[in-house]
Amino acid sequence: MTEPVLLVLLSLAEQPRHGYSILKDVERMGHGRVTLSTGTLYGALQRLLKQGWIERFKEDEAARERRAYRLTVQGKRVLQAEVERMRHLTKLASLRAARKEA
Amino acid sequence: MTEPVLLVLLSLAEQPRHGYSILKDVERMGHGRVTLSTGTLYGALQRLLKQGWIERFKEDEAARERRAYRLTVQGKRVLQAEVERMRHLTKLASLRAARKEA
DNA sequence: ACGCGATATGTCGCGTGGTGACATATGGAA
DNA sequence: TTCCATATGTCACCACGCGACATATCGCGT
Repeated sequence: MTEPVLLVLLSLAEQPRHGYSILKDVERMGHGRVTLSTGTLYGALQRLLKQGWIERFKEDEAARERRAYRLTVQGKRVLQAEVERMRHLTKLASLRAARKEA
Repeated sequence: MTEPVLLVLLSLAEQPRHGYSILKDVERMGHGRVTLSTGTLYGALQRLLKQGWIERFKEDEAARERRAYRLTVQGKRVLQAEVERMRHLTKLASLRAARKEA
């Protein structure tokens, strides 16, 4: 699981979104310091769909075609597991890296 | 910063090691569930040397050539910063992913 | 009426870097 | 003396992030 993919899942964990909305949400999450390029985003979305971690979400037939996505049950499970993994790794890293230098 | 690279730095943060030792240490860190392939390891070591995050460490002229490495000051700084980044991201991810499913 | 920036979705080529297979050599133990 | 752990490395393949480019609409200000 790469970081861009994690950020996409995290964005969809809050609520269903369409592509551009994910882009903006990730920017907010990273306080403007993080940006997903569209190449990264739409590539990731395609892979996530194929893996069954996200699915198309029928938004109320709005104006121009907005393809909204949401997490599947499997996607939620995967995300939970990944976050758990991160917690372990971060804890380990904190211990290991804390070797008396500023 | 990719995960394999992080694991290498974490391994060297504890003490200077040579390649094979890093491999074994990472396996211990991941409780046997994580393995670094030699391709990943030696590729990463070359890059880390070029970046100046690690350096060769003169071990007491042991038997067969063992190339020991240790973190440079810069490497330690980078690792600290990365761990800090992980802490933020993990915190964010924990909040976002905690949406009422098991 | 016009233009421009935000909204919105997508493609493509480049380069980085992880992966597994393969290669090779030595030390020590059964 | 055979075999496994120790030890270091290379190579081809592939996945994926990234930036540039392409395109279309909406709404607002002038």
